Amino acid sequence: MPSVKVTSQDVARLAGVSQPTVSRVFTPGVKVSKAMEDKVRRAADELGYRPNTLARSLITGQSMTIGLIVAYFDNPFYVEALEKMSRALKDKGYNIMIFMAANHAGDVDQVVHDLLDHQVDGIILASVSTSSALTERLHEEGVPLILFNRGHEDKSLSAVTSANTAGGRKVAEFLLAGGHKRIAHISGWQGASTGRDRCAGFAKALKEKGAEPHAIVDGLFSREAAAAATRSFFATGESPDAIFVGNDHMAFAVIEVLKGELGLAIGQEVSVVGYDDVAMSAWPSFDLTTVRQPANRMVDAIVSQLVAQIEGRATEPRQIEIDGPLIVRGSARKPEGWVA
Amino acid sequence: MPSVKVTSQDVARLAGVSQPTVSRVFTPGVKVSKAMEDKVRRAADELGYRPNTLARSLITGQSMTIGLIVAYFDNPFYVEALEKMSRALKDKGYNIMIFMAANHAGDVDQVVHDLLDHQVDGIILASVSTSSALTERLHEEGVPLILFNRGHEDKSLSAVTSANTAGGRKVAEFLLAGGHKRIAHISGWQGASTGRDRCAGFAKALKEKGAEPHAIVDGLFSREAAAAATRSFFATGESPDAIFVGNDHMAFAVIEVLKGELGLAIGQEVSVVGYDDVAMSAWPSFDLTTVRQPANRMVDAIVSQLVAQIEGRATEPRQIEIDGPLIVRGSARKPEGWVA
DNA sequence: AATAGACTTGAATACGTATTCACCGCTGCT
DNA sequence: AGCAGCGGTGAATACGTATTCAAGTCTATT
Repeated sequence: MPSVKVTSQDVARLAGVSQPTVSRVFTPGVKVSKAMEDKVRRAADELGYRPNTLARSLITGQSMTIGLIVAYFDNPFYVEALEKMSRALKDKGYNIMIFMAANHAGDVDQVVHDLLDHQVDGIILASVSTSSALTERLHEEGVPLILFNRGHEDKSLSAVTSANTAGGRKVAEFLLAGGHKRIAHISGWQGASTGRDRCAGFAKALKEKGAEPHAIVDGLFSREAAAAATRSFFATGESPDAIFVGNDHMAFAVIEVLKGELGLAIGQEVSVVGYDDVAMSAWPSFDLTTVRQPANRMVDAIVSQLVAQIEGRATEPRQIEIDGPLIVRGSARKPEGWVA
Repeated sequence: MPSVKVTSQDVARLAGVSQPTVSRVFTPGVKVSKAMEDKVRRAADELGYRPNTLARSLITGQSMTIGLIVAYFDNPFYVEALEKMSRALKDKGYNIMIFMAANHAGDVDQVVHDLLDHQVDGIILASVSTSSALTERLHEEGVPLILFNRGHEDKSLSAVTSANTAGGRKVAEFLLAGGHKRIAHISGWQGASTGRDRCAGFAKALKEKGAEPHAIVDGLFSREAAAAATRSFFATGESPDAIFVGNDHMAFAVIEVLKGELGLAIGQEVSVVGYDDVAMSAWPSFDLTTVRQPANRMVDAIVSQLVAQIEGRATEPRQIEIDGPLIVRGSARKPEGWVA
């Protein structure tokens, strides 16, 4: 283990300048004469010097690191978002430290403390929520936290979501226009605003048109729960002619039960609509009609809001809702004369 | 921005002890008298003190951070692995800093340098490879790097893979035993050892049995390329009666083309075998026969090898191969009298 | 020609912690 | 009682960098 640590001191010695001069050369936005810069860079290259980020962070108070907390990656929407966030933040000079946390407040709070110990400049919570005791602490420390794809009753918290209520409404209107009479809903987890809002928008729109849901069951964002709910719908009494599922991930399980176990023709005998428009929704096996959550725009929004808060430009918290269109594919019967 | 940074100095002052004593209380494995410990902990709790990891790392030279570089998450196998790695490393006290890198040496090398600047204690390269100039530099710095799911001709590099050659062989033998006569292969990217080894094991086993591949096309680990290859197989001449696909992710696309576009009955008119056994392979829509890559054991192996190298216990690089069974499902015709 | 001023550079210091070393009091032995 | 030895604490220092401040050089202005 040779362990040849090259410091700015070493470079300074070789270049015949002082350590601060070396530091200045590697600090963007600081004036150094051309002659000095050349000497220093030459020496640095020769030694293979690169600034120690830890030492830099210690003194600047900026770690250029963002903590990302996520509960699970079963839902590919979060995978897609992670990938985009990573690239977007890197463009702005930030790196991501990632943590998996179980989705209960205790675990999340523990993880947030871990992140604070690492002096992260900001925190993104994806698919999890947190306690208000913690958000207060964060506010004191001046570390911004933003929720991704989750809302929060505490409006002092910034959050980026899609327009879930409007999305649920779109689905209801589309299915009603398609002439469906018994529309069931396998909702997203009711412990999450995302699940609640989609459900609420859907139910409200039905009511306004004088209809009411055939049935509503909490699918808990789980394939197994969604599959079980689907079976229960067809076990007794009148069966639904359409099912709105709280996200695509569950919708795939629903489709498999309908097609494989019950032998129903999707889009003809029964309609299915999802939410998210993950890449798989476009696969021929599923061909899922769904509400698009524009991951690109959501990520852009959360990154720019987070960076603005870090840099002190945005001091006010914001709740940002990104609207997404209904993507019509073959899994649900289209209304008469429907035009894309 | 109140920014109430509490330091060990503050705690020391309140507790009426020296700063080193505070440090000792928070450093595992250092002796402190019970009386001191109590005083310090009480003061620390009152102030809400938590040690600054950056400052600690600067002096110990241990950042307790692992850099993870990955090219893409299209293949869910890597998502699964990421999740498990995160949890496994956390159990050992390490955190993950994640980077996305394009899969060419230049980009990867750039990212590795970024990681070194952050003083990571170790680096995991998943689904990407690197230049030998870089590995030498890493060796000098004493930072271990391990490849995940990729081999490397340079045997001074540690790597964890599944037994790809043996896996390819298993598939060939299974398909031959099933009476298939025209076995085609859509390989994994031939620029990666994973793709090459599976292909080589497959081809070698065929040859030993006096058979030869119906056709071999590089699927580049891409759905589109795999779909195109499938179409080409059935466009002219004699069509294959079985296709071994280099990973599950591509196999799903192959199945969709065979079923949806060509109207073939999977498992009867044509057999498909994949590689990885990602969760989706068990979904009824695909029901894919495939070689399991045991993510759990692969992750356990890479984590323990990496930590051993970091702690200086394992100085020798190791190439670890984890064997995985063929998981027989419905996508390929089973040999006569096959027993699970 | 003299001086105000703009620019650069180096010396000193700070960031928050872990660790070395000297020192202290105490126990236990002869 | 005296001394070796041990466990525990504080003073000083180190980690590698960014930043403040004073001092220095050089240009431009009167």
